[in-house]
Amino acid sequence: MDGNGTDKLCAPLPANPTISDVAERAGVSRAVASRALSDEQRPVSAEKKARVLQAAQELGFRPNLLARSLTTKSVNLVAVVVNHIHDLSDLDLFDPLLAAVQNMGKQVIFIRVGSSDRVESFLRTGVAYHVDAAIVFSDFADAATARTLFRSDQVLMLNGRHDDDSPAVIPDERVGITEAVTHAARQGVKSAALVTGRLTSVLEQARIRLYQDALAAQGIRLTASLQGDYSYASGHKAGEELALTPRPDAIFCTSDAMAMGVLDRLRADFPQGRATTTRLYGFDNLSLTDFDAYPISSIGYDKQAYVAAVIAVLTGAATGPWPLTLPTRFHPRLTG
DNA sequence: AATTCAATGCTGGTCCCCGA
DNA sequence: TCGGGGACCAGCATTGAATT
Repeated sequence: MDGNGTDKLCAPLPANPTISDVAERAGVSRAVASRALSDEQRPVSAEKKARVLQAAQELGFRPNLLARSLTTKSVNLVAVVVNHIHDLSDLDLFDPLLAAVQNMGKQVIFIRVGSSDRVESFLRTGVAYHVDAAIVFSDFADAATARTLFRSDQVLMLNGRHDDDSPAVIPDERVGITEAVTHAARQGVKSAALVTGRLTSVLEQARIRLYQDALAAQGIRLTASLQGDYSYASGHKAGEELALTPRPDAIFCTSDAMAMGVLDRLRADFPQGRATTTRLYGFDNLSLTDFDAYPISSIGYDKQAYVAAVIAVLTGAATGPWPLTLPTRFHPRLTG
């Protein structure tokens, strides 16, 4: 050994070089190699820093992020927990959300809870990830449970099940729903059917109450309440049932996907998508509703503003009070 | 002999402490 | 100021000792 580690140059290059390999090749300790490779200013002589950088380049050294996380306590991972990914409104939201998280220098792991009836057990045994933060869309758990499962205080609750310790972002649906129902009343709507999502969802329960209150305030009679699961298929099934009965003046759906199913089943009532005897209202303001095939009046919030709020929570720019709320607005189209 | 429990090793990178 | 030694982190597997 000549002190510069030059006798190591003839050794075969390791397939997965570690900082120990770099240090050995450069003839320095692991600590010096770590400092030399750090972006921060740390006391290392210029000569040794140069040797370390050269050794790292020759070996093709890339830091092991999992190993680094042991001491930095940061794994650069953000968990996104969803029930399913078939919801079209999720598709509209997830792409900009993932892009924004990646712009933070982090990656996303998706955890699909699905229809597991023992969600906590499922996550405990199947999800052993430590993450910097978790974004919880799924209504599987309350905030305390989510914090325990992900061993993180950075649990952003978007499912309505937040507590005083958890940041949360919730769309304020009152304005949008009130605008939509008022719009219907001005068109002469006297009766309405409501097609809902899963009643176990806290957010869905609140949404239904807002519809009921708004309809009552406008003197609109609620003639039917059909339960779906936000999907196109469940909307189509609801349309099937509505086709068997005298049509109400308006059909309000708590997701655009369900409204699309209703529209396709009741196309005869909507020539070229335009309302005739019955009006149709969705929820989510999907990008699809801007297309000619599904010109559905809808209620929604600004997706970019929503993503910006989520990112503000993750970066610490938003500090509460929780929940942060985003306004929803009514977007009239041909069906209503 | 079977079971339980504690101690130890291992991974890779960072950081604190101390000596030069 | 610089550099080295070693603790530390989480979690799992293995080993050995102690207990039933």
